[in-house]
Amino acid sequence: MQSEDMRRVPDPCGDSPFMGIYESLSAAYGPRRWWPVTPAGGVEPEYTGGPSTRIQMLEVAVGAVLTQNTSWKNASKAIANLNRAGLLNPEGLTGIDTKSLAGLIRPSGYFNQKAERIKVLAAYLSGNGRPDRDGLLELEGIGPETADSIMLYGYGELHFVVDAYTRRIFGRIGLIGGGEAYEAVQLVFESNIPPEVHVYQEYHALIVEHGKRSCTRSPDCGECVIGALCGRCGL
DNA sequence: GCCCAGGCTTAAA
DNA sequence: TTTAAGCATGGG
Repeated sequence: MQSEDMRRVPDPCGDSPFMGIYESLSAAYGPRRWWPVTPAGGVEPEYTGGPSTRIQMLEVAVGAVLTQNTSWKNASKAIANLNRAGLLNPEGLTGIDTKSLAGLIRPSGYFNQKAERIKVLAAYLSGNGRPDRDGLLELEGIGPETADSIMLYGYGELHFVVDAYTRRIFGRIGLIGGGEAYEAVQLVFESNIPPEVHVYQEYHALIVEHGKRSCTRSPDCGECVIGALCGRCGL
């Protein structure tokens, strides 16, 4: 099913600048290999290019909650703690009490909230059948970005992920207003880039990299690799 | 010490 | 329906 999505399709958006930006970011930063997961028998998540087991898919989902408004570095520490405790699996996460779980994920911040939400999420994902976006959105603490991250990176489904970096970067360029509803921004991207899981995954990861490296709160436009395309800095 | 980090929910205006 | 506060650790 996923290999169906990998075939080249004509750019549905003609001369829209979205794929040009993608190519520039890709050339500058290279493959991102997001989302990191823990190899079998390992402790730390590694950039191996995404999950390949059911346990690793669960790990992506848990990581998506842990990294909410939190650096990946801190989320990663929490994941390592769960691995060391042997709890990063359906039985482990649904079985542990909330207090103990909170203690283990402490480095990720908001640990009381996140512990509660991870248990509910693990229970949902442990059920029969494939998770879906709407099902995830009904869970406490799973909003649109988290749901889309889980579906795209965990389960290889075609949902473009919109985050604060996406709004900041493309708002500055002038391709979006910045204050639109989540789904409105998402629709802009999904109607301007080819419907391929790999492209969605890579594009979002490149946006994050760019947001961290140069399009920060106070941007370093001198180092910007897409400055020529940017309404703020390039012209 | 201050600011920020790959959100989300709830209460108040 | 929009805005603000609360959640919390760790790194620059």
